[in-house]
Formats: sequence, C-alpha cells, structure tokens
Amino acid sequence: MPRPAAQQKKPSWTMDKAYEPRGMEGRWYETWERHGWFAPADQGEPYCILLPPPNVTGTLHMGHAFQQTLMDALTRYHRMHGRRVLWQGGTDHAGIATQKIVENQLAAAGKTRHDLGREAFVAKVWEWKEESGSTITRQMRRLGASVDWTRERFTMDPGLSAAVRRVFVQWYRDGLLYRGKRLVHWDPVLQTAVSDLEVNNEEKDGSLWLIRYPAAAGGKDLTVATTRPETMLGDVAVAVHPEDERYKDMIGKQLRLPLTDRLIPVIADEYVDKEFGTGCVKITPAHDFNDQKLGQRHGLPVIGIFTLDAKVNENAPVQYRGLDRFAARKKIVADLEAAGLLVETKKHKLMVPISQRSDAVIEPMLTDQWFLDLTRDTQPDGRPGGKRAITEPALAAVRGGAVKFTPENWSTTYVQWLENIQDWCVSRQLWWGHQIPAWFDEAGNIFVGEDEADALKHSTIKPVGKLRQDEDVLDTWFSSALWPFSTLGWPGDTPERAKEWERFNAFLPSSVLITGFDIIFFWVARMVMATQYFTGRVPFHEVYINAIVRDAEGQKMSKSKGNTIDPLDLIDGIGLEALVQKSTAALLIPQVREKVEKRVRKDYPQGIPAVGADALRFTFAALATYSRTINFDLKRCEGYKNFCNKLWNASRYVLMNTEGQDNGLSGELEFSLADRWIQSRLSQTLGIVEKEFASYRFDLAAQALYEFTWNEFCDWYLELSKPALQGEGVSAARQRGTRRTLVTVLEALLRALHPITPFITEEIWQKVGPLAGKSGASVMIQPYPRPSDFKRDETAEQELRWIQEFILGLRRIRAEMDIAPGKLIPVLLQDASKSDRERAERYQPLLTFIARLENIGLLTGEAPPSATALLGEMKILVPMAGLIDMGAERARLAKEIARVEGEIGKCQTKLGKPDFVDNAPPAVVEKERQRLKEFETAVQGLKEQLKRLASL
RNA sequence: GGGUGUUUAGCUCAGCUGGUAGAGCACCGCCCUUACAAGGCGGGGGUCGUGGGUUCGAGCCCCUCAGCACCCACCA
Repeated sequence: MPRPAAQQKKPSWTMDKAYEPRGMEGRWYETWERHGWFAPADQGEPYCILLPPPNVTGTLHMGHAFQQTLMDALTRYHRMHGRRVLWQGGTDHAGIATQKIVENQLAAAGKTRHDLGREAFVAKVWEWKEESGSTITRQMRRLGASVDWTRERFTMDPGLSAAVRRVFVQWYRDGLLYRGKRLVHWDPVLQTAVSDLEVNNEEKDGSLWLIRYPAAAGGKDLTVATTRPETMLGDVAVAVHPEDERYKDMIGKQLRLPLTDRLIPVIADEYVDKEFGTGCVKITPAHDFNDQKLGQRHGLPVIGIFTLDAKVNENAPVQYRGLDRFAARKKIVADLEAAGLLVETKKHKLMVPISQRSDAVIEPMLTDQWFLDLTRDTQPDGRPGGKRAITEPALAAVRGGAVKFTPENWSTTYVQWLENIQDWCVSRQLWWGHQIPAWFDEAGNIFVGEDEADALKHSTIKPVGKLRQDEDVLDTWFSSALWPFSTLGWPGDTPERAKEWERFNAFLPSSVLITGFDIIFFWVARMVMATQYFTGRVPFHEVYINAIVRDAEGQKMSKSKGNTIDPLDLIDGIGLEALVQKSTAALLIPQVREKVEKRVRKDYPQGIPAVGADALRFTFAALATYSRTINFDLKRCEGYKNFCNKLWNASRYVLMNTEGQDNGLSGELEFSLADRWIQSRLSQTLGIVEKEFASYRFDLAAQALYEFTWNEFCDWYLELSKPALQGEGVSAARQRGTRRTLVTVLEALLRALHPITPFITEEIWQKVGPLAGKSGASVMIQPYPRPSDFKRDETAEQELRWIQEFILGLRRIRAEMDIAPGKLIPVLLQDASKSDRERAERYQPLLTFIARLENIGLLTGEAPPSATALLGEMKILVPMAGLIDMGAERARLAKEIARVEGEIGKCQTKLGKPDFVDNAPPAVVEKERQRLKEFETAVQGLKEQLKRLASL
C-alpha cells in the first residue's frame, strides 16, 4: 500500500526511538525557572501551598519526594486552571540538628563551641548554612518541584526573625508567655531542655528494686519499690495510700533515708496504687514529674541531686558526688545491699524517656525556662480572653470545619491532643536559633521587647545595673509555627510594603497543607494556634495528611537496616558498587555495615536502574491512597517507566502520522466512530481526574489517566486509526478527522498528565502542541483540559463496545486454536440481528483490518464446522477448514458452557426467592431477569455449536 | 489505660452512597505484526481475618473476637 508522500520522505519528527529521561529533565526545569513560570500569576483566584520547610541540614529522602510530588501535582494542576498559585518554599534553621553538625566539625578539630564563643560559633554555622543549605532545594529541582524560588524563605531571615520577636513580645504582654523554674525534660548530652514532644518513650528491660527504709523512731520499717534507686538521694518523703491498712499507722511518722543522714516523713496520697510494688512510693520531686506534683500538694521540699550533665551534685553525700547517674545507681545498689537494706531485685519492663535528638535518657530537671501558656483558664491578671486563649480557637477551627483534615479521622488525633495539651517549653539552651528577646538586669528583673529599648520602654520598673540578654534561643518549632504568615511579610502592614501586604491578604489562609502525621502536634496545631492568634485567620483551609513511605515489604526505611532509597538514585540510576559504597559509608559499626551491604546486594543485584523523575512521580501519585503507609516497590516504579515509554511511543506514532500533514485545523472534517469514541472516553477520564484531584485521591486520578492512555488510547484507538489512515477508500475529510483526533486527544492528554509527569509531557507537547494548533511556550502554562472540551457520545461508546467484543471473540479463537497472528481467517455470522448486520456492514473494513479477516459473510443454510464466539445472540463463526482443532474447540466450548451455566444457576437462585422479587427495587429485579435471559441465550448457542461439532 | 488504622488473588493495593469481586507486579501459553519486546495477544488464580446480626441482598452497615501496625499517656 502506498504511503503518503510525507511519510516516505525522511520524516521530520525527531523523537528518539525509546524514552530517555536523562537530559530532558534538567533542560526543561531550567527553562521553566528562567522564564519565571513558577511565580504566581497577576490574577486569578489565589491558591497557595506551604512547603513544610525542610531542615537546611537535610537531604531529600523518599518521604520528601513523595510529599513534594503531591504538592507539585496540585500546584501545577491549579496553575493550569488559571489560578494565581503560590507554592511557598524555604528551609528551616533546625536548631539542634544544625548546631550539632557544626559542633561535630569542631570536635573533629578537637574544639568545642565554647572555645569559639557564641558570636564566632554562630558565624560559623551561618557559613555552613550558606555553603550546604541549598542541597535539598537543588534536589527538589531535580524532582520538578515548581516552587517559587524567588520568594524562598529561611526561618532565620531578618523578616522571619522580626516576626518571631513580635510574636514573643505580644504573647508575653498578653500574659501568655511566662518564665519559671519548672521541672522540664532535660537532655543531659545536649544540655538543653526539650519539649514533651521531643521525648520518645521506649520500653526497656530494667529492674524494680525493693529497698527498706528504716523507721526513725518507733513503728515499722517501710519497703519502697523503685526503678531508679539513684534518685533516693533526693527523696523527701515516702507516700502510701491513705486507705492502706498495712501502713495506716505509719502515716506522719519519720523514716531514716538510707545512705544519708536525713529523716523523711511518711505521707498519705491517693496517687499511690496499693497493688503495685509494695504500696510505698519514694518521692523525689526534683527528678520525677509525678513526684513533683505530689510534693507540691504536700508542701515538700525539692532536693535536686544532679548537675546539668546528670552527675551527682553536692546535695548528695560526698561519696557519690561527681558520679554519672548510671554509675551512681550501681554504687547505691551495692551499698544498700551491703547495708542489708536491699530487699529484692525484680526484673521489670519500664518505659524510658529518650531524647529524639541525642538518644540520651531524659532527666527531669528543675531549671529556669520560658513557657507558652496553653492550659490556664484565666490570665494571671484576670484580663478577658484568657480562657485557653490560644488553644480554644485552634480547637474550634477544626471542630467547626474551618480547617478540614483529609483523611478526616486525623482531626480526632488533633482534637484529643489539644484537649490534653501541656504548656509548651519554648526555650532551648543552644546558640543557633532565635535568641529570646528578653533582658535581665542585675537584680534579675525581666524586660521583654523587640529590642532593648523597646523592652525598657514597656517596663514599669527601672533596671538595676546593666542589662544582659537572655542567652537562650527559641525552640525551632516556634518560628515554624509562624510560617504561614511570617513568609508573607507579617508583621509589615506599612505603606512601603503594600505590595507584599496584598500578597498576605491573597495567600492567607493558604489552600491546603500537605504534611506527615508525625508533625501534626509539632507543627500543624501550632500553626493553627499562632496564625489565628496573630492574624485572626486560619493558616489553611485543608490539611492533607500524607502516608509514610516504607520499603517494598512494609518495613520502615532506616539507614541501619539498609533499606533506604535515595530518590535521586531512582531518577539517575546507580550501579551496585556505588550503591553499596553509599549505603555503608556513614555506618560505623562493622556488623551493621556488613548486614547492610548484604541486604543491598540482595535487594539490588543490578544496582538501581534510572527511571527518571516522571516515573518516580507517577509511582508516588499512584501509591497515594488514603492509607497511612505506602510501600515503595522498585518494580512498580519500573512499571511506570514503561508507562512513560508507552506514552513516548504512542506520541511517535501520532507524530509520524500527522507531522507535515493536513491535520484538519481547517477544511472539511469527518469524525469516524473511533474518533468520536476516544473523545468521549477522554471526556469521561477528565471527569474522573477532576473529581479525584478535588478529593486528593491521586491514586485514582493517576489510575484513570494510566488506563485511558494505555488501554484505550494505545490499545484501541491507535489500532483503529491505522485502517482509517492506511486503508483504501477513506475520504480525505475522514482522514483529516482521524489525524485531527490523534493530535487533539494526545495534546489534551499531555496537558492532563502534566501535573504528575511534567518533563515528558513538556518534551512531547513541544512537538504535538503546534500540530494541534496550540501556541505557547510551555505546556505548564496551558489551560488544564476540561471534560466539556470533548464530547460525550454514548452511541459511539455502545457501537465501539460491539466492535471490541467482535474483535475480542476472534482473538480468543485465534489464541486458543493456535492460529498464526498473520493468517487471514474467514468469518461467518449466524443469527445476526438487523443491527448486527448493519454494524458488520458499516465496520467491515475496520474489522477486517484489525482482526485480520479474509472476509465476513452471512451464514445462509447449514453452518460448517466452526469455532464460535458469541456476541449477544449473534454467533461469530470461524469455519474450521484446516484451521481449527476440533478437540480444542470442543474443550473451549465446554468450558465456556460451564462458566455460563454457573452464572445461570446464581441468577435462578436469586430470582427464585420471592423475598428478592417482592422486595428488591423493580429495576434490580428486571436487570437480573435480563441477565438470566442473556446467559440462557448464550448457553443455548454454545450448546448448539458443541452438538454440531460432536456430530461430526 | 485511651485513641487510630488495617486484614480482599502468590505479592502490593483499589473497590467512592450495600445490587454481576478489580488493577499492577508475579505466573502460564503464543507472537520480534514497520509507535512501543520497556512491547502485543490470550489465559489460570480470591468461600473478601473469625463468629454473629441487620437486609430481599453484605467485601461494604452494626456487634464479638483475633492478628498486624501506629499514636498518646503511664504505677513508683
């Protein structure tokens, strides 16, 4: 068959034969960024997403990549819908993490931060930040994240720091920030307080020691049970339950505290559980949260026995001083035993508080700290608005639906935490961070203000001597809590910043926050609290809680397990040796190294193939169900790379057939059935995508696009277009119609896929867009396709279903009868209805081409021995004449009959129940009857065929 | 102790208001057919964790139990 001239010549289309992501991705990203297309448009309804600012110390991990893929998909999707989109990016100064990195560098040189002094040390951290702080933002670019980098912020920027000071001062002046000597979670290694959220409780095997405390004067000795014998040096009482008959007579009497010369009272408190241990509890208010409360109730003294690095201090007998708390424990237990006071040592499982940052065991420690009041019902001076002024609005926002969680049940987690919240310890004994805007005079008076002058101005008292600024800095999350408004220029409602203020009004509240459940308390709740307090607005309308990324087996990814994957290694690929090297480089313990190496070699015998950013992104989208974990499987990722390749090759086909041709941009157009069908299917698909994007079901949106692309566009439409373009006797108008459909459907599909797979769609769109009559520099600034852009056509869908069944029936015969794919076969139609005959006539060229038929005939008279396919009541016969194996066909028919009879049985049972017929909606009953009828017709036809074959 | 999620094919998961159990991967055949072997065509495979209830009808709604996972709190 002669090809059109344009195809015979060297084709002008220039796409490589196989999809190759390397190269195109960097090129396109650079182009997008250079053109400023990530910046919000000047008009349109605002849409804003806040990037959870990654730590400047960080590198991109799978969790980031997943989360950012979803954010970018939404950003691009809404940008293409003509909205004024801001994806606000930036990084977090990450107090402890960052300070530790620089301290470790110093340690390598044998120095500590104290050798440098505060100013020089902080300067050094800034230096490090300028050098290394952009690693993660570079990596985000590789992923395609369309963050507006021109407005990137850092939590220690001057503007954000000003916001931090303003907030601190305002809360202080509103009576919600206070300083006090309180028991806090103390990290003895980092030597700073941490908040309750930064403490993990881990179950450990420990002991329960029973220790006898002798009676001082009369009465009996009491035996206490403790998991921390060393704290006995700070004991101030022994508590028993007031109703405990065993000890009632001892209440109010004195005991001799072993190893010391102190006398302590026996007190009664209902806090004590009679059933646990011995029913006698030693009370150490300085080093236990419960004991502290109890001590306060009873007006007991507080005796701290540890230094800030958790060594025994001068309050203890001299022989224990200077011992580390664990060494002290050993010695004390030994000494008690020697004194005959250790009654028993039992094995005991207990929860040990561990610092998230250093893995050190937390020591409750009495220190001066700043707290944000989240619990008091009234302010100290009785001013109005003090009734949980910060937390109540945050609860109301979620309860009232102003802030909506997806999946919805996370709101329960949020609400329950806020209902039981404790005051937030916001001060940290670090150098890297926002230094607290408070000053002390030499008499210890506190002056709070945005600067020293402001602090003095607002104070009613005269400072004594020189002022000295509080050495401490604020918890990193303090500035993170302000992110929704500090990044938009707050505080700054001044004329010279009018433009910025306009943005503030446009983008606060932001549209949706995408984040992990692990920081609902750390960050989400605190943003709601702070933003409402200072702006009167919620920070965002919706919170989408994304899943945690696990490995293919559902295991948590961790470096020491060796099951982490670097998203960049997926994008670029990595060889086995390089991967082994990289996975083990940071591991210090030889056994762990060995284990990890083994695992890597087993999991990735070939290393990791390069799949490109688009395939990785598509994988994330496809995995993004409402489930709370997703298992990342490399296999799945490779599958989506194949999808990209499929799209690539389909595009090559389209270009091959349309480039340099008359694609019907003008002139007479006639759309074939297939043309109308694929447009209808696309319309339907776009409807699903729209719905699923709106509900954050990225998996379903991705699935709809995947299935349309592969199962409908490629598997059917492209095949159906072949006879239309290559077949003989097809009118020019009709060929134009098909070419027009090829380019318009593909062009729209590329736009539809762009938010998920930005690079490949851009690369192809550059070629396909113009053919579809689109001008514009990039697909990313084109309008997103709408369902109404393509016509739904129910008739075309029905017609095409008939064609598909016709072809599928014949394919099955071909496959099961083992007829070569190229072999032309004759077909006879039996019991064809009028509409069957008309369809067969109308689509004869199409069917002949696709199913490789010799001809289609209508059966007149007796049927020859044939293989049979059913299409409704019609039988499609392939006469056997040398082609068909009779035994195989009999077996095939028998199998099919058995299947249909099974269905008939089910239908009959159902319809045989009066309950069903009488109670089910008539439409359902009718549908069931219809099904039964169809099955009966089918089975009858099949049986006839079987009988005919049997008689031969 | 309080809370949440989860249990569907060999594996990983969909199944949205109850009405004929699906996908990808893996597996088994046939095929290098000029868009694509990173592919095409065909096929096998599930009593939906257990026990009950509601309903004409339950993978889906209610209750029981069990397994798995996570969060918060915590008795020294």
